[in-house]
Amino acid sequence: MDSDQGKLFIGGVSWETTEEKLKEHFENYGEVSQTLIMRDKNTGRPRGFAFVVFADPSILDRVLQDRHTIDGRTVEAKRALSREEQHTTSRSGGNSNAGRSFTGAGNIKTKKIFVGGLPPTLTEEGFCQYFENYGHVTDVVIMYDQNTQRPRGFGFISFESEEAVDNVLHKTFHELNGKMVEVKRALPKDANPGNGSRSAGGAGYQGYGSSGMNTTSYDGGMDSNRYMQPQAAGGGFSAYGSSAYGATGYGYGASNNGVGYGGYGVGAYGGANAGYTGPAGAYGSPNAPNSGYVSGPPGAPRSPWNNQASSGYGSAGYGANTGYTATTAWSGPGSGGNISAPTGQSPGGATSYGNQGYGFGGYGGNEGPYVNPGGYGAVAGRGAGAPSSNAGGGGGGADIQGAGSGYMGSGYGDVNGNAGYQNAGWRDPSQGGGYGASQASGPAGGQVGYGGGYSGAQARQPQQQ
DNA sequence: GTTGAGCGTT
Repeated sequence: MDSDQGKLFIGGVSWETTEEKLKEHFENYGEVSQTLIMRDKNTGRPRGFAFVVFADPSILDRVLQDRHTIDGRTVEAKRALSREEQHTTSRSGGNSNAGRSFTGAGNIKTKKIFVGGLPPTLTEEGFCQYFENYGHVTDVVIMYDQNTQRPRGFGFISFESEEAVDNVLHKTFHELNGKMVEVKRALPKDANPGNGSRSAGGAGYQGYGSSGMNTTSYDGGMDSNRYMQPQAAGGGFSAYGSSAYGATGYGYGASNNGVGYGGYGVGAYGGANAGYTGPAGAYGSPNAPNSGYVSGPPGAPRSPWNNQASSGYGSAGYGANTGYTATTAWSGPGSGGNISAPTGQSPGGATSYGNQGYGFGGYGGNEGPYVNPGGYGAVAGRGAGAPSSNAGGGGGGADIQGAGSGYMGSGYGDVNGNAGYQNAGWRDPSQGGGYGASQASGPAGGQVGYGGGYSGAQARQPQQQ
């Protein structure tokens, strides 16, 4: 939504006012990159409002201070809400722009771009030539009306690499043959992701993939997107993986002080989509406010809401996983930086069971030094093993505060539900905590949820040696 | 007359 940064909504516009007139008026403040008068689709009559986009968003402040009279009407200029915000209007009163920047839907990865505003004269060749500057184009489509054969003004372009897509999307508007076109990630028309690209990796990205899981569940629930991205980027696995397994995923958040709570369940893909439901609770622990991850310096102000979001779980849940072994769960963006971790770990040893994904974030609360933020991480199933190895993920977050560690791994259960377990295997003194987590998991298709609770109380003692 | 349009084909 970068383009929305410099975008103004203009209400109360006279029916006589044209785009040119608007532009003329607003150019007194700075370069206007686009003006748009909204009209009724059928009648063509102006609806009385318009949008104006300034090339430099910082100009808005000044524009907003003045009164504007155009064609004899005093119009009202406000910052434009993103389309998303619009649907969600309601609370949070007035201020217009608080949360922009995350755009919810639409972030799902696809290597296809929707291009709107194409000039009718544009040929597929010209279209393609322009975008090839960004990377290898695998497919180009300009849409025409089936009956009249007239260009419909939009088309699609597919790239071979994500990078190319990202580069293109870096700007919402592109100048193609002298006209402006708008690019967006193509909507998943339907799940037919697959084929095109050969690499498995690629496939992984498409969230919506198979099984109907609905992405919305998380989209809606939180701003997961934001977190997902990095992940995907790095790793390769898809967040939501498409696949099927029915497995479980859950996550929970642990915390120290006792709180435990269970997380929420998530239904993994299997069925239910409950989605995350609950994130809130989950992490929510009262003390959590500073939990480890969440980026930013400790202590920095952040709203509770944010916290939750970030926390781990996020994504985690879904984490995907692969059959056995490994999992990627991973945790969210820890502050520590490593989000990476995910990758799987070795099958080797362990055993694995099938389970998977989860993630959770544990964290500690705030208590000072001890705290252990971290949490979690990834875990793979593994038998006994060395957790350490995977700790990575978790660790990350943790470090920031010193405590360290996170994570663990443990194995857990199997798909069949047996949960329980704690597994002990691991535990590193430094971390303290063990916990057993638990989770039961349901049989595969089910949903599962939950959580683990537990507390780690001990977590805080690590330093006592 | 006050918050947007367009999303597919083989």
